[in-house]
Amino acid sequence: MMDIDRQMAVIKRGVAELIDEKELRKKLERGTPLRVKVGFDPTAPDLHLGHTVVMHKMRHFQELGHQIIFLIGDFTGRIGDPSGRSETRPPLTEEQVIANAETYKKQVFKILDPEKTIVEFNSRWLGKMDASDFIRLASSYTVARMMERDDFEKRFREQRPISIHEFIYPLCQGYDSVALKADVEMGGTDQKFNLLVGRNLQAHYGMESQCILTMPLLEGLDGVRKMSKSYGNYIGIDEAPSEIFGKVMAISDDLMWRYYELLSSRSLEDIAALKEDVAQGRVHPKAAKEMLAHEMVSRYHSEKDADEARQGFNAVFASGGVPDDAPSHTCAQGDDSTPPAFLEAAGLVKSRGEAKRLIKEGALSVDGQRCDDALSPLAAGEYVIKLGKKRFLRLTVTA
RNA sequence: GGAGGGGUUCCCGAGUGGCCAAAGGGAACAGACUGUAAAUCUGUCGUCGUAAGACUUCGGUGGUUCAAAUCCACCCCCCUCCA
Repeated sequence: MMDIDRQMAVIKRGVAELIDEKELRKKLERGTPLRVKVGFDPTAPDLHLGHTVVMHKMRHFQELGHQIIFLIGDFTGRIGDPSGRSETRPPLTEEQVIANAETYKKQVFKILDPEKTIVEFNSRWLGKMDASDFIRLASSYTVARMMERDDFEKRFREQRPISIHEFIYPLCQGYDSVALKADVEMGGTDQKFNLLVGRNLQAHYGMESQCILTMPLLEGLDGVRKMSKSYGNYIGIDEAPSEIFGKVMAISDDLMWRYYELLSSRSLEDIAALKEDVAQGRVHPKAAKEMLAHEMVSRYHSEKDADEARQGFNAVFASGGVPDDAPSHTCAQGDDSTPPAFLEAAGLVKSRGEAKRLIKEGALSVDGQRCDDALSPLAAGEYVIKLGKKRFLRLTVTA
């Protein structure tokens, strides 16, 4: 095992908060692998890169030789975590929980080493508890302490409902740490309260308290708001290679370093060196971003897909080529072969008016030639149509 | 159960009888600049139409009016306060 300072450096990479650093050192000094617990609420099987930040940190621990416990909150999932929510979340059915848990497992092993990961379900112990066990658990915490939590306090102040079962959620999550004898627990910054409950409960149950580690929420493509499906600024890990590649290439240079820090498997030294090279002009920023895009595609698809995505990207955008997956469309010469007509028919635009506007703006090119004429039909033949930067069409006009 | 506030084009939000296809912002899209960057600037952003213009849209259904997103009636949905 690496020396403590080296380990601490790896562990602290990109974290938002670590409680408590001295305690963690002490745990590391014992020289035995730490039990690192990360819980997943099996609600959203649709993962994007934002979700993978914590998974990366798990991997870091794994590489340092520690024991990762991938905990699927199948029991707590049926309660519904109120974290970060301004409203009570509807509980999941058992079938949904199981299905989502499977998806999670499949996705998470694209990052983690399955051999070094223990998968647990918290229904194993929570499901066995009876009413009196729960009362005992509930007695370990007070309402006042529960109300310290930001969203509870806010909702209470605004006189919005808080169900009793929502108080149970953090207790259960905390009890998981007791049951698993966790040394470290991680989560997003929005999980801080729940993680602290675990810390307190362990002490309450007479064991050494876990250290907690929160990871920042990854900024989305706009570089401002957190990555989220509802903001539409995300990169889904199930997206096509060319999509992932293209989206990574579209982020700003500043944001690229953030992504490197939080998502790349490269060492911090490598990244710092790369950043220096870019700053000194030795490496073009576009090249640095390509490496990142390549790494992301390789991880979620394959190296081969990544190579192809990079090739396709450069062929299309740097050399003015046409992507292989461009749609094709056939129409008859005449009214149907006027640009607004075939653009609409092929689905490149929503209406003819839109097509005309774009043509007026100079967005249309036919076989590489800009075309301002929205009225004349194209003669019979085959054409490569380009509309704006991203829309392509292989058009066949029949006589 | 009682009182009040609100539902507007993708989103937020202005608009209280004609000058409203509807301010402003955001998102998006296009052009310029580039590294398909980002930022910036310019433009577009209901449908049809080359255009003039026509048509459809402001929770729903009816009504008043020459004319309604705006007024009236009923209905649906959301929110706040009181009990």
